[in-house]
Amino acid sequence: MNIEEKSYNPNKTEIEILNFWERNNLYTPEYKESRKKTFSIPLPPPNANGTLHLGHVSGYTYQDILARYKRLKGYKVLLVPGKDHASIQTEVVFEKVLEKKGIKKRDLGREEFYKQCFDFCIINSNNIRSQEKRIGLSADFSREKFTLDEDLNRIVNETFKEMFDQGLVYRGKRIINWCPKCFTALADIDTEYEEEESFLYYIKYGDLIVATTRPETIIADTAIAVNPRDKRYKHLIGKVIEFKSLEGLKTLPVIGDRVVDINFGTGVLKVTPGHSKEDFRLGEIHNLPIISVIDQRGKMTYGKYKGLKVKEARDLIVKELEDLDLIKKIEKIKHSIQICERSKTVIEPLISYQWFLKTKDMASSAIRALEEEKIHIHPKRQEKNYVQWLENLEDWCISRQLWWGQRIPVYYCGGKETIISENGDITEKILGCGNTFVSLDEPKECPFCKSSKIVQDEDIFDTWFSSSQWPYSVLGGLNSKDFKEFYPEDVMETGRDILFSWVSRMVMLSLYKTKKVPFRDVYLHGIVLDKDGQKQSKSKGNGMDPSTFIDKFGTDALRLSLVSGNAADQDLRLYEEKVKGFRNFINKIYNSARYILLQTENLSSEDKKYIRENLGYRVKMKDFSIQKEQEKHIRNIEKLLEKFDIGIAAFNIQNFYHHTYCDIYIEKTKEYQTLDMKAELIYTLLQNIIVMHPFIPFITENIYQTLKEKDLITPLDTSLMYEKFPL
RNA sequence: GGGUUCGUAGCUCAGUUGGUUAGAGCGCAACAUUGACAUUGUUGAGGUCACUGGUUCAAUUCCAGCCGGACCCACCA
Repeated sequence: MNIEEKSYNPNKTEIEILNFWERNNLYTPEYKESRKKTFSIPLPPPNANGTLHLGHVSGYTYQDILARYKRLKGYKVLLVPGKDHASIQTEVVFEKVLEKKGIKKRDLGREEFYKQCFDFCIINSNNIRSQEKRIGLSADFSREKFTLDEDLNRIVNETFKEMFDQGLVYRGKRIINWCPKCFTALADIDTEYEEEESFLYYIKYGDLIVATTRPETIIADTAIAVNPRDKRYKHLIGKVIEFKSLEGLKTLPVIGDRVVDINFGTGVLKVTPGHSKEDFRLGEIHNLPIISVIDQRGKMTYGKYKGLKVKEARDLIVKELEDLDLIKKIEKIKHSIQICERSKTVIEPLISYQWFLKTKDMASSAIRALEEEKIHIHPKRQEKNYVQWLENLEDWCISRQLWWGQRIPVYYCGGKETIISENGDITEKILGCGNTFVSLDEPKECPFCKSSKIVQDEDIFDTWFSSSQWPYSVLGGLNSKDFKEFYPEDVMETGRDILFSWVSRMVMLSLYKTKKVPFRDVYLHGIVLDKDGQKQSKSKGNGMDPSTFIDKFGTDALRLSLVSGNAADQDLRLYEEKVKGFRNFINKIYNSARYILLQTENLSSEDKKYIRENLGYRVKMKDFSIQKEQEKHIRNIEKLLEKFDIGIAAFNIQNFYHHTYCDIYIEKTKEYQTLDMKAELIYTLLQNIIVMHPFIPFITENIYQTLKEKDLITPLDTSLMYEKFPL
């Protein structure tokens, strides 16, 4: 720092310090190769399809605070960075990029699309990386991974092969959320609900009246369901009813199940296992046949309706039912429909062949790991959510009908074909010798019949299947040097919104693959909201760019704004005035250091030597003890960080430095103009910048370098990063 | 329907196993200040700690209920 300058200029200084850190290679654990105790965090990889937002910066700040703290405590620290290919999200984003150039995905073809999308992600990753560096994230960028790197693909495929060999994955007929526009199966998490005005049709099934919003699926009914506690219909359970229908006389069995809501409609439900998730489940329990009448384009496949869109068919069928006098009444209702999160298209629940992972045993291992306290979640109350989610977990559909991702390494001898029988039942037939096999390298022939005619599965893995293997894949797999040294890792720090979709799956897959938990502590942070407490979103236009805050107020100020005073798990509002307040605090630190340096400016080299050799608490004040206050403060920060009260710790360093150290202590020292007092000022300043360094690395490093230049301290290392946290 | 969370000063939020006078920042008012800090200091105003009960010598804190806001999961025929 230049003590001629009366106020702090964060931008200029921060860039200089970043260059200094990078030049000296301080982020890599090898910098202190001999350290024994390790501390590592697999950094949640941001999606390589955009830029960093404040949520990322908030996460990175927590991670970096822990890393820098542990370095000061003598640990060998590794933060491993990465980027996620984010399969469906990126595919949609990149399709839009292509669209602007007038190019369609299918025109490019699978291979070329993949190649261009890869390049697109590399460009984004480079941008993201420079943003990550700019916020002072002390990650070892030489170890950075992308989830579609060759070695990571290999690890993912190996995992799948193990699962396949052990019979943990299977290709099954399941009902899935199908998006007719994106042409893919979607996880529940990739869908959302929307209120829609619609009609409820009361249709006669003989003497029974069924209320439905989807009359077009009547032809795929395979049962009628009622609640066994419903006195009106109880006696019908187990019977078969015969009634006049669209297709003439029809018979359907009546089943009893408690999911049927007695108070909805007439209390009678038509069961269509081929086109409704709940009905599919009923079909499984009651062993009902499955009939499909809608295809993947969202068009009818049945009889004379063939080729019609669902809504067109609905109108036609309603008209026919009316003509047959089968409709009792039509009611207007509001109900919510499931839509694709990306394309906003109405989801069509369809039967399809997908790859599934049996999760039951993995889920119970993941629960056990928590119960045996091998994993701790902060805040603790989230543990309940974790357990509950795992307890109710169903088999995981890990295949997606997309191009952007790892292609499933399954091969069919001679290919396969899907057969829809006359009654709409879907089956699949493997051609050739009828065998399916998994191969890590591209196979030349079928291992069973030696035929060279083999076809790879078209599908790719669900993006979470690869990201759930992040804790060990990011280290380079089970045989790598880093894995041996750093696994299990120490902390997973991530948004509380992905506790289920990501954290619990990482635990499951890591336990499966490595027999160990991936990390010991999970810290969950909340969401960064705007000034009015609204979630940032593109559609609302209230998104905030981290770089505007950094340019205006500096990184240290932004880092504090994102964590200070915030308890784990809690959402946080961010706005300019807040960041400005922290900028003022950073300037206060600058000026207090400047004041102390001014006190020592004209000292002789002997006096400076005296100061260097006599750092410590040297002056007894009448009514105040900085030693007592300072030691209490340091212990408190230590305690808070050890139990992951990071936001409270950040709040306390500010409170202490500003109101105890500056307002009380420094003011009092003005009465004691001795060399011992100066030595004590230097000493207490050094202690404070060490303690504050994890939170605000730039200003503290800046002061440290100045103390070094002025020969006022005997440094332990090139950088403040490797000083010792005071005992 | 199941679960989580919040309600404390005008605003944004803390309050660490129950314990004197409930705190900070911003804002507001007054005073000081050629000061290390046009980005500072001191002082002050402002709170029935959402509401109602209970446990206790003692409740913002624990329990039950209730009102109001946010969120997650499941379901919506």
